[in-house]
Amino acid sequence: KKTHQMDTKKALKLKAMNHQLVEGHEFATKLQQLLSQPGSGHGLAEDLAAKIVVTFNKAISVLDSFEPISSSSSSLAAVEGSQNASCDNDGKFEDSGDSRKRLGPVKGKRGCYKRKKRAETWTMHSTVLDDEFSWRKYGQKEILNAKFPRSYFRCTHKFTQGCKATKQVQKMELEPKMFSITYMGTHTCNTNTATPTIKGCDDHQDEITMDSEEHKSPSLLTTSMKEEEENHLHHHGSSTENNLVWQDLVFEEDHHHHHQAIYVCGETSQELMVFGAGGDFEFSDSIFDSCSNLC
DNA sequence: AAAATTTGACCCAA
DNA sequence: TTGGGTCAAATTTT
Repeated sequence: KKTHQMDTKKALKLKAMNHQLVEGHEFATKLQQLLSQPGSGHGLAEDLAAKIVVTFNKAISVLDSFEPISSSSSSLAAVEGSQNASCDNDGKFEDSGDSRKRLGPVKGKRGCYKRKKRAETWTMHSTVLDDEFSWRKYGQKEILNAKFPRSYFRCTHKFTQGCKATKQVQKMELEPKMFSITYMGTHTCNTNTATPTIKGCDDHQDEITMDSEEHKSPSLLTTSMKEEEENHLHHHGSSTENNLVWQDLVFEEDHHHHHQAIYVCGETSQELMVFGAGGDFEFSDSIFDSCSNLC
């Protein structure tokens, strides 16, 4: 009984938190839209807005990964699973989404490759290509009826840490300054490996202030993208605490809000594609720890 | 030398 | 068969 009550309580808190995040996301998205209006030349602000949106997306998805089967409430649905024949072979390891192996004697069991587990998927539009994770490009494809190719990235730590997160990036036809970025799966890797920024709570000594624009591009770019990415300074330093600070800022102003996010949450199976994933994604508590530290 | 990218081949689902 | 996601050898970058 008691446990159940606790769970309920927890669930409520999670839900409240989720609500705040969703709201924050909407604000950030709105801001992003405003800033991307043709007239304004707020490159920096745009970048920041995009980062904020990304941050909210991630926070929401993390939270959703915790959400028990109860009402999902947030934008990320979930489950529906059922299928997934699971032809023995236990899985767990080794089934990280890519299992193609050519030369082999081939399919001993035909049906076994269909690992249609679903990973959380969300796509957003942004002028910014980098986020706090490190990615490795592993492919690029021309897409039918699309002007620009799509590039494929996987987490750098896929093999060292078994992180299953991937993302796809494609320049948008209209508004070529923007990219459509689809994230698939949440990171299970040690983020601090990728993001060396940590520190105490003194926060913002952001290198954001300096707007010299002679940065070399990161590495998330497509060949065709490279040509015209130049005006984007990207700085980094986004760390957990920074994100939290931003969240606070956003939460404080609490008035008018519209709903219409630029990003789209959904499941892979539908319009996008299927993506294999072994077990469920589980997240470290570090995020929550840092959260409780700061809040 | 190691790590990242490029790019055509390969493979699967529709 | 075709479109699109992934592999992996070659190549480039760090």
